[in-house]
Amino acid sequence: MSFKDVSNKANFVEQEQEILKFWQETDAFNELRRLRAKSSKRFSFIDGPITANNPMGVHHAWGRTYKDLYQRYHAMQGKNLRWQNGFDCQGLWVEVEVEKELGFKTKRDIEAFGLENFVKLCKARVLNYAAVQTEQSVRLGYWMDWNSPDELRRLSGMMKEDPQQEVTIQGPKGPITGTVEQVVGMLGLVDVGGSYFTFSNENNYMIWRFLKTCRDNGWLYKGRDVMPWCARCGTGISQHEIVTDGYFEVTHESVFVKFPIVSKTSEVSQTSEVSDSEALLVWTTTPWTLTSNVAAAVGPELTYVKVQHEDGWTYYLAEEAVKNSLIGKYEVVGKLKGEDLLGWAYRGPFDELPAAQKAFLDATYTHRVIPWKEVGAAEGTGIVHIAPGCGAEDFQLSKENDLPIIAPLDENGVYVAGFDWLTGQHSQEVAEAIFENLREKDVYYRKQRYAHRYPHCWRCGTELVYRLVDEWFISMGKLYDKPREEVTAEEKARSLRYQIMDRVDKINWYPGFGYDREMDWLRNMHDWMISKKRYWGLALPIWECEECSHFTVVGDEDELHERAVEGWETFEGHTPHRPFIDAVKLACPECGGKISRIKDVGNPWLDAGIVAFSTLGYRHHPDYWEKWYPADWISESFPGQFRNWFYSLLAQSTVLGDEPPFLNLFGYSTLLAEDGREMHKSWGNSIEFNQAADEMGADTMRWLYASCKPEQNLRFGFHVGDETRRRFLIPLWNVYSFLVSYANLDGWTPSVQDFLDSTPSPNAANAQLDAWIKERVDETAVSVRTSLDKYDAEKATQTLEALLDDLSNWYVRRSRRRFWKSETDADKTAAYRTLYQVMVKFIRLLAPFIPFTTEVMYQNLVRRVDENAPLSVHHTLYPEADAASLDRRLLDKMGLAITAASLGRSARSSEDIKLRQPLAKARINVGSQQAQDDLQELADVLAEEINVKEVEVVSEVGELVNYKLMPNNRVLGPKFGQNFPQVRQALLALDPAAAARTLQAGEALTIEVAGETVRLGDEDVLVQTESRGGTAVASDKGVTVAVDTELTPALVQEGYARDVVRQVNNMRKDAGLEISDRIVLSHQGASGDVAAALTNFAEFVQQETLTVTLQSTPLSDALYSQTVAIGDQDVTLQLRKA
RNA sequence: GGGCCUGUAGCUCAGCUGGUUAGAGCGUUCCUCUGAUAAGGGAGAGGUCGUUGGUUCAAGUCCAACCAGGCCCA
Repeated sequence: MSFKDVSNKANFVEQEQEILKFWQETDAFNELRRLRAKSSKRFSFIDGPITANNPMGVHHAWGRTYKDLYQRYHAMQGKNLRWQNGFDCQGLWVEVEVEKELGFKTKRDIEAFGLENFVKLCKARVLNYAAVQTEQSVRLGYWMDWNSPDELRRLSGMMKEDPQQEVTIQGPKGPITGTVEQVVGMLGLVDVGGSYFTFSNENNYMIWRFLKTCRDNGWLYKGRDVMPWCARCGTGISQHEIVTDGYFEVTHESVFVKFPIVSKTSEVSQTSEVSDSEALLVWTTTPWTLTSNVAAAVGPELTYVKVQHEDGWTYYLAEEAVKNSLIGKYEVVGKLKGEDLLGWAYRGPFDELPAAQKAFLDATYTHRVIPWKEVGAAEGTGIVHIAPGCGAEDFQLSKENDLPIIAPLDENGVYVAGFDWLTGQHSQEVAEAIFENLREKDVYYRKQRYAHRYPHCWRCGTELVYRLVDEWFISMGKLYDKPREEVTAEEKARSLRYQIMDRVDKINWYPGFGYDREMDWLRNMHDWMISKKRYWGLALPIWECEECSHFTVVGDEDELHERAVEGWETFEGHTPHRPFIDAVKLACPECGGKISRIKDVGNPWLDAGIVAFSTLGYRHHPDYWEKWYPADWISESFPGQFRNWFYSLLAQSTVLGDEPPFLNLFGYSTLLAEDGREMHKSWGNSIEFNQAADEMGADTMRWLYASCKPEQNLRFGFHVGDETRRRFLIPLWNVYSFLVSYANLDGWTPSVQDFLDSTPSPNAANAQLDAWIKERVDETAVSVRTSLDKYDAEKATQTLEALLDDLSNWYVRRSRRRFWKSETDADKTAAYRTLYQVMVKFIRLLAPFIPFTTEVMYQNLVRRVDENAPLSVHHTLYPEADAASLDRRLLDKMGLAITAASLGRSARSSEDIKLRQPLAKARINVGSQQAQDDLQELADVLAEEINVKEVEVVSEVGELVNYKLMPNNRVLGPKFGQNFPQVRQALLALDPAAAARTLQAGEALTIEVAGETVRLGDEDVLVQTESRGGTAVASDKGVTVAVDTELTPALVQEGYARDVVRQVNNMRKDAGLEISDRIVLSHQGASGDVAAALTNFAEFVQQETLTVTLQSTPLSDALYSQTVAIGDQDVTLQLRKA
């Protein structure tokens, strides 16, 4: 059976849709799983969960391309894989979207709506977007054990309707029945299959186990701290979430405030007089925190000045800050050190507030100046307002200096009781009122607009405030002030931080700086805040006693059942989420009182970090877990993940086991729009995944992704897409379509023997060409495997592109005539067989990268002729080759010929001589004898490529070129040092041609340097060539090609003949003739050399144009005629079918 | 405030431990090939290598300061 005809214009997108259908109809993915299921070789990949909250973006497609590429690559090595995708399901991000859908503004709206309903909608939303993302991933060609999107949508719908209704889904081992809530809680289990969902019971209970272990080790505690707080979401934001994602440039109204001095009793100097209007000048960007001021900090080492201002006040501020702070006329009247100010007392800006009065009374404290070495004078006044209830560093200082704390805000960012007129107002809306109030009290100096980076809620974008709160933490352990290797085993046993570092050591990080980044994070990170005062998420299994404040951690569902003293009936049958879990009460192990679960939910990175245990069945399938843990490889975009997923995965695995959770980590950077900016819908530069897939095609996207540098930001867009397609997919398709169309024309079909047959062509040159391209494929196979084994897809794509270039621009081009000839002989058969074998191997090499296009080609080239072949190209094994047995000699030889041919064309082009014009001779010079012999062998090929009558390989090209002598700096520089310039001069003074001959004869040059005679050998001098008249010369990589540019009448005529051939062939094509049609050709108007060409080269013209009759009399029944320019003449050509 | 990275052609980026005349792709101009052809090949134009000093026979490369942009940690 012949191949299916293929168009030379591929519609890649349409083709991809057909292949998707084909894979589905043939169940190709599951067939692959079956084929590999029994394999003893494994590749364990753990997917980092994608947030199932919105459609996936093109940046996800980048990561998923890597994931699919490496999974396919390993499957093609006969390995068994788990193929499990993961969805991240719990947390604030989902809540925020559901709130938007419902039009909610605050947490109170959620409470009013009811937690049961709210949580239900969160689950439904996740299921719905899991379906969307599944469909999109399938479209990308990502092979995974996907759930049916329709099934997920059905569950989503039923969840919204009534989570307690019964449902049955099909598992791999039969139907599973239960309430919708129960069944959804089981998704992704080892026995259920499909993607894992972090809201599953298994995931949540596994985290319970983890937290209990932390508790047992003494690492879990409740802490009081000033945390960044989102007043809209009503929750603290952890350090992980804020460091990069959260900072944005904003402009605030900052204010300079007077703190009138009450006493100057300092620690170092005696009391001095205080006049009425002396004040510290203080600056802040957060006016609302002034209500909670308790101290002013100065830099003890800084220089401060006393300034007499025209407004009647005397101000103290840092010398350096005077210019930026003060306005109007003033005079510096004194100078003092920061330490001189320490202990001074001042009147606070809001001393009248009951909350301030109470705090100071309780602590018997008055406002005073304290030292802080972090104070600088570059911004502000060099005197820093300290409000321990409103800032993290302020809070820290309050501990060191034993300061009282005034905490002004409730969880919505509103002033609590005790703040008089401010109580009930929102902290973000009081700036102007506070300024007015300060003015009334005559402590206002001035305001100033100030742009700075300020933290925002990474989910809802609201500006954060700092707020004193109780949160739950996992202790990272002490950071010892000594090198890691000196930390004792005992110290390490107490410090999770160092234990994680030991795991990090065992991991290969790609790119290498990932190791340093992770270590840096581990050295710097604070204790891990794991609580969130929200609704949808992990129910932290902490029960706290209100009476004795003891807390206890529950390790799993059985323990919960055992210990429950109340509410179990309410909870039973539900997933461990709010609100039902909150019904369960325990007995306090200390005092016996009835205790409740804390209301907080967990940090979502707990959900993602546990998957190395939960999804691998740690609790119930220990054998399975042993088999697949640790993962051979994980991969995510690295910005953020060092402190998020990589960190949580490492931290949780370290608490639970001894081995690192993964052995190799591959990270990639950030995807940007083509204009180099981040993609934003509102900027109009964003591309949605579906649009990209539909317009660009998945294979184009994949090749683009795989070929870019992972550690650099990727600029993605339709222009790079077009370029990628043009650079690789279209030429690849052209080769394929060339093979198929000629094979069909000739009726050539490969028999199964042809797949491997290597009977060489009887034509020695062609046999060599065939052998070469096969060596090139093997060479490529070796190299691509090496690259992919190191997770270097970029290098692999470069190697594969180089092969395509050789195949398309050398092998096929050089072989074209072998396919054109009408008779089928042994040479033609060898050509078909070679191109066929090469293509089949090539597409197998490419299959993990561009699964669609290769499948199209495989189905036509292989399956169509051999029904016993594997169903899909993705079921075949990855080509193997032995690096040691490659024919290096042949590869080098042909490489040299390709270079020489290119130089020949370049030389002609530089003299504007077109390739159709034959020339008499080309001379080629190369260095080694081996290379000269190689070129000699390929002289015929080169003559054809460069279109010359003769190629001469010469050991010396002196008569064609001028020589230039250059010192070999790298050798001579170190040898002569300061005398080097003299060497350079002496060399330039020599006769270059004579010197070149001397060197080529193997003798040394003698020159005078600093009065001494010095001998320079071959190694010391570089001989370069320059073009001279009468020839065209090009040179590169040690090869020089000189082409004779002189024309004889015979050469000119032959050139004309070739012009005619080209014109006639164009006409044939325009006339719609078949390639094999014979014609009658007539020409008129030729004279002189053109006429002579048509006579002298008649046979050539007829042969090349399939002309049976060539005549100069006009045709009365011409099918097509045209007047064309040949040389300087107009010639009219006419043709008709013979 | 501390630390890190980047700055090379109109655009995107290479440039190894200092060493010949600083390269590639895209874009642009011109030429060319062509029964794989909405492809292919070649040539040209385009550079004070962020700035200023220094080290050296020799600096895009090493050192210092500065400028601009980005990142990480306080």
